[in-house]
Amino acid sequence: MEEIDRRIVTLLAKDGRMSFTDLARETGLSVSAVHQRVRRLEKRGVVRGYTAVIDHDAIGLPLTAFVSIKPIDPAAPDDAPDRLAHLSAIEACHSVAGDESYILKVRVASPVALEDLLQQIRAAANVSTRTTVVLSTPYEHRAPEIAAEAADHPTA
Amino acid sequence: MEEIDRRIVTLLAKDGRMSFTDLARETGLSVSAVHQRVRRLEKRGVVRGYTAVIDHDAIGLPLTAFVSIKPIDPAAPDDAPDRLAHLSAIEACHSVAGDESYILKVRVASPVALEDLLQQIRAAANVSTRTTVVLSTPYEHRAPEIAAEAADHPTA
DNA sequence: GCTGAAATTCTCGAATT
DNA sequence: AATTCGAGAATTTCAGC
Repeated sequence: MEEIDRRIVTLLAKDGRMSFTDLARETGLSVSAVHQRVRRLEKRGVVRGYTAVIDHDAIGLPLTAFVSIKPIDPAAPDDAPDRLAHLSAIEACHSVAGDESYILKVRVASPVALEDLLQQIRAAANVSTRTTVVLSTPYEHRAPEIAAEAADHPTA
Repeated sequence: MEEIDRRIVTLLAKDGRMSFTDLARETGLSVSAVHQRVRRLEKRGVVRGYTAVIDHDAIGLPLTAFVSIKPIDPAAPDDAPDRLAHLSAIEACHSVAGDESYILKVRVASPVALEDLLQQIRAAANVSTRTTVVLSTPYEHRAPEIAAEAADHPTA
């Protein structure tokens, strides 16, 4: 990936609804050229999609927590992500190195809802849980700074 | 917030570039009515903005980690988020309950870059760090399911 | 891979109910 | 708060380089 693609990705990370006209102005390219590049970035999977950043307090999910899980039976096949996918309170699931096997990021309405969710997680995936409650979030979703060598070592 | 606003937020969370025309079709409202509602949701801060979902492997930041930090001097004023804000590798910073004070989500190019980042974090915020490396991410950025009572208890 | 232009579709405010 | 309508802007495709 070179300079202009990096610029485009950075701009779209900051404003996912930026128009092609504005992207063209910012990059010095024609609207058509930018359009073509964005479509190619989407097709290549560099840009996976677009999303609105939502205020979870405003939609009734003010409580965020990180839930680390560990299998009860370490010999059992590990399909925890599949078993948990139906729980919409789980925003993200990361497989991690260390004492536990996954870290889940969850959003719920209340402490009671969290308690209920934890029981569902334990039951669905046969795991023990360790929960860290988020008190506040100084920042989140910051746009990445893309290095110059990025596109030269294509991973996808 | 009522039914239609919830629907709009959910749709925009799934596709942040969905046109007003499509939103109108999905909600059964006129284009102008949807337009008006989206602008109001943005103004109220329910929709904070829009962003492209980026493949971090493709942009040269394939290594994700969670870094928990703890102050070396618990009596010192806690301004760690401010002291760390300049480090662009830090995507998110959450203040948490528990043994440690913050959990940072970071994206770097390599193990060496992570090592370097950890040193910068320790030096900038006078903290100790505990790092959990992400091996893979089964899912992330899933759209929230918005409860019916959400808008009736406005937090913002 | 870029440009410029044409055709289509979308945005967004004004007037109205 | 919704609707219709219209002007202006953006999107998208395509021929040509």
